[in-house]
Amino acid sequence: MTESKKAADYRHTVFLPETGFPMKAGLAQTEPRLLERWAAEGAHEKLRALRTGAPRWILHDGPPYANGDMHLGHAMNHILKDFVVRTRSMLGFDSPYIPGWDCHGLPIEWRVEELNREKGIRKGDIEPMAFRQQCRDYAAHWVNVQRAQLKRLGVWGDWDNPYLTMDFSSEATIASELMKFAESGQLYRGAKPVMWSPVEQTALAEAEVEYEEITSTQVDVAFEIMEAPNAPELVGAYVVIWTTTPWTLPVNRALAYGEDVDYSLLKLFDEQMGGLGEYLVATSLVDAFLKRIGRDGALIWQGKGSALAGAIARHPWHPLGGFFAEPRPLLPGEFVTTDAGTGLVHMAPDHGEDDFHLCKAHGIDPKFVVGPDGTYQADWPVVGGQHVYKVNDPDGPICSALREAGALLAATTDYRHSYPHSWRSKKKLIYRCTPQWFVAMDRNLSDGSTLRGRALKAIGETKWFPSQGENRIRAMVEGRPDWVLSRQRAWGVPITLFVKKGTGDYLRDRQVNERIAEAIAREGADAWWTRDPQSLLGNAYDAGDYEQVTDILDVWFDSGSTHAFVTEARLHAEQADLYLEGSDQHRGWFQSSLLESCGTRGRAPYKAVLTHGFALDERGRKMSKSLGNVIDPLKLIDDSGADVLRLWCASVDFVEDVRLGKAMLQTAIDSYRKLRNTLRYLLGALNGHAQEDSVPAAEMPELERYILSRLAALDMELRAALEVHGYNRYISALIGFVNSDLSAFFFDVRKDSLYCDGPYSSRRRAYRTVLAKLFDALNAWLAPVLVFTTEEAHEHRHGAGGSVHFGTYATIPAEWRDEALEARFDRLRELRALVTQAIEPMRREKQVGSSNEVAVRLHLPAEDAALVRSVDFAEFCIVSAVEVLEGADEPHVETWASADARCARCWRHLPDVSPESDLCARCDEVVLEHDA
RNA sequence: GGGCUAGUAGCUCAGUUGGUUAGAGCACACGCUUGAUAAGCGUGGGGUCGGAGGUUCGAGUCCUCCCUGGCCCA
Repeated sequence: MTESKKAADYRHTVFLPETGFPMKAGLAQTEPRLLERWAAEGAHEKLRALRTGAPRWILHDGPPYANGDMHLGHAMNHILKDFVVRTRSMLGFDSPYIPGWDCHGLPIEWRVEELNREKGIRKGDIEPMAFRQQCRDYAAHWVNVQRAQLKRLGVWGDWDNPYLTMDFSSEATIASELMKFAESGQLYRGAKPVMWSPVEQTALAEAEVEYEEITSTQVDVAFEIMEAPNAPELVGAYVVIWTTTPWTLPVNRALAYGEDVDYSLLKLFDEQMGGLGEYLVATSLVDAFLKRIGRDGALIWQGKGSALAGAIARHPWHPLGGFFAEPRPLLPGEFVTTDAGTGLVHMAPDHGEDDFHLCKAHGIDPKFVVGPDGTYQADWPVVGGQHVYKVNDPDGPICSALREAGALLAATTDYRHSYPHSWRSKKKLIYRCTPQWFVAMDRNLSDGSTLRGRALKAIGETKWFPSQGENRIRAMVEGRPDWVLSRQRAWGVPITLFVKKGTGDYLRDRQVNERIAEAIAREGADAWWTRDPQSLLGNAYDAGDYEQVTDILDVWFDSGSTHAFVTEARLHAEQADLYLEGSDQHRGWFQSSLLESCGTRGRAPYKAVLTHGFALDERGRKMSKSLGNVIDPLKLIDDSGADVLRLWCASVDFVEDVRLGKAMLQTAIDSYRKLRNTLRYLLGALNGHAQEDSVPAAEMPELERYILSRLAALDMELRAALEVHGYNRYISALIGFVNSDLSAFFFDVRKDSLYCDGPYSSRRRAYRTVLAKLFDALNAWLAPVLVFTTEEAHEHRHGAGGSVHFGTYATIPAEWRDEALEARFDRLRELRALVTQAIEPMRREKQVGSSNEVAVRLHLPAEDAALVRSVDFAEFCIVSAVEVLEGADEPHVETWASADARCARCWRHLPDVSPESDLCARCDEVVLEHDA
């Protein structure tokens, strides 16, 4: 009792850590406060000014789509970008960040149309320019929402001046970039089958299509084989095709077979018509076929589809001459199946995707016979001027004409299948080829290269993180078709081309193009529609001779051009140092940017590309509403703080897909607490420490020099991690250092010195000198991750006004690294571990509590003995006394409870404790000074 | 179905060119401290390295197949 009373008496002479930096973070309040402070002080602008003139390092932001709230993927992407920008800034670079948004495109259009419908406004009721304004307003709304949400993450950037693809200046640049492609002759007008609604007279996107059950006419039609180089016995026989869209037969151009499909040639008879001839169908479909036509047949030949290679057939209507007299080649199609039909397919490149691609590969182009309203062109034989939906009956014009030609084997109106319909009008859709603008991948450019060649070369010149990304994008670029630029939509940048009537050539005139760009820069892309075309064409051309293209540019062209209006126009840099997006962007933005830049500049817009994986739930499944496993980053931030979310981002290997769940979040929270408490300890321990109390490194005890050496080693490791964007390596090295080297070793060992040594003793001053270095180094290292917490700590250490984010990483002199010293201390720590292990049984048996009550005898080999004697090993092990006996083969530890008295102030059991004061000699002296 | 990719302790990650009983931090259990205290320290348990074959004197590391995820296509 008396002892504890005395202990209380000395408590006020002990130098305990003291700080106002709270243990409990309260990030929900602290973070918004700091955001306000930064805004009020213009902190980001100040940083930009401070770095002016430093070497540039540019991350170019890929624009998220301005639609909907921020989700976890957005948050992760922007936090990672912030790591990149902030670490570069801490390395001393001038690293600006200009956030941007993708504002044009279909999803916004749909949503605005939907909102209009809710208000009873139909599509035809609204002027196109008014509709575009609605889209613009809608995008602007979401830009503002997302901006506020992203800023809350602590991301610093030019939020007041983000780039938007719908800015007039952006729209002008996008159009200019397109016209560069035009000027260099890389554009061409081709065709492509699209889902088309004859009712609405418009193309529909995939998501606007819904499927419904309908009943169609199914027909079996015979095409006579005229040539068959690999199976001459088939000449004169008939290929049988089956289709549920008879209306496409008047535009038939070819027939397709499966190379590996087995076919049978059947001899059919008819009582009225006599020997009907020989018919070829897939072997596995013979029975179904015979049942449809209601006849029997005798097998007279069997073979693989490959026997049909090079064969030529003719259209049943060949006597009409012209188009119908042209040969109908048999082509091998991978898409041919034997699920239904005859295993032989009629090809109308105008009206099917497979048809289009197979025919295109064999030089057969579409004919454009069916107009936007779904009617055949007026002069087309048999069906001219009629609507495609009204010619399909078994007694309609097509079947009648086929029957007359002896080619119709069966026709019934009983085929039920699901068929695409417009989600709006609910009417049936057709595939229809429409003219589209393309960028040619393989056209010879003036320098002898092709766009594909340039892109592949640029891929090789780019650094990809991870390296597999290179294979991924290379494979895609190697295999991709020409780039379809046109969209038959309203909200976007127009394809600003004038096409010469008659020839179809587009105008290539730099002066006209400049006028167009100027008009758009002033009035927005609307100018393309609102301006008098003649004013754009100038005096050299007559507007009457030209047709103005009204297609909208693919939004990927917009985002593919951002390097032109951000990296180049705003940052005056030729290339960005880095693009950083999800790995899905190998097909998206990385590629569109690459193609755009290679087409106009002959190189990539980036030096390096870094990709991250997707955020999945705790079990590794994708987040979806239906699974109910979606994590809302905004809610997470409100509960735990943005710094915790940021720490999670820094802890995971984001190159792969990352998981987030309760356990992972708790891990991040725990790590956060440890880091925060470490900063808090440093702040408390440094209370009252002044610069002039510092001790030069050379005069410090070895323990301090050891820690400085570890610090230097860590510095090298962290910088190496940053080189390869290894942020998880970075943070785990930091956490490991804090836990193992500092908290469990250095801080613990020096606790006695900090609390009990005289305030100006050299040992304590040396310790605090190192603590000051540690604080500045750690706080700076952590700053890119824990942006709020480190700022808060910085306030407590250096006062308000500045910012940890203005600074750079602490300069760690290379000479602090002392590998020989580290080796000695690493061994000492191993021996220390033997001591702590040896104490444990005494604790279990309640012989001692604190290790300070223990005395230790070490039996050691000579080398270890010398090592232990070179330091105050008792202090190292936080025990009362250490005795060393030399000569053992293996280290061995004896322990017993110390017989020495306990110092009432420092609680160590020491031989020099005075019975009068209950103090050891050191404490006696300190207390005297303290009281004086 | 194709291309790319991942699966190491409860969680996050290390594991160099195949080579001793697979490591770290956290979490967990037990204990100490009560002068960093909703903090700090110590000790300890915990892994058939997704599964099955194979190559090898030897495989988490190489090969084949399979399972379970992810991204992009068809």
